[in-house]
Amino acid sequence: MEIKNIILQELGANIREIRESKDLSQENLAEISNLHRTYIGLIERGKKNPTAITLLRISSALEVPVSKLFEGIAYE
Amino acid sequence: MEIKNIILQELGANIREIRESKDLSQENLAEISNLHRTYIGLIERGKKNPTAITLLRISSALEVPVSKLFEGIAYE
DNA sequence: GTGTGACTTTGAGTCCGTC
DNA sequence: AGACGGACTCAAAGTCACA
Repeated sequence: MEIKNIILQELGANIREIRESKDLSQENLAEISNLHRTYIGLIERGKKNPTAITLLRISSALEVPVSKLFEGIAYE
Repeated sequence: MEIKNIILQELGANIREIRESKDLSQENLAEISNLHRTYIGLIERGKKNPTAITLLRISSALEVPVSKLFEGIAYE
């Protein structure tokens, strides 16, 4: 599934961009969202396919709507 | 995790609402989104926590942006 | 402060069926 | 057409040590 990896990389890039715009480190975000530091890294690099709940935890920690994480991403 | 179940139920209710507004059966949606028939049912009843890719497949099949699936849902 | 490989446990997602 | 169950596979969740 090539398309899947591309999407996850875009999703991760969006998350990283938002995180950096808030001047947060991966460690900071991990704390706020109650996720593990390394797991945040995996998501940002598109190595993981996070679930709805995980996405909501991240968007809540970043104080943005979930839709912001998916900005510019379409399945096809 | 009580909060988690509530969120998944809301997410599922949103999906069901959109699906019915398009006059699709769960089977129709399953076909279009390339997901299993029973799995769509589980998601709509809030029994499953779909991944980012799955959410994109559903939103694509329903021809709505992902944000529509999360309408009215906040983590806390 | 982040990347990565390895690891265990849990749950996503499929497939069979019945009501 | 949909709810629900059991059994199954493989990936997500979550953590760690080390670069």
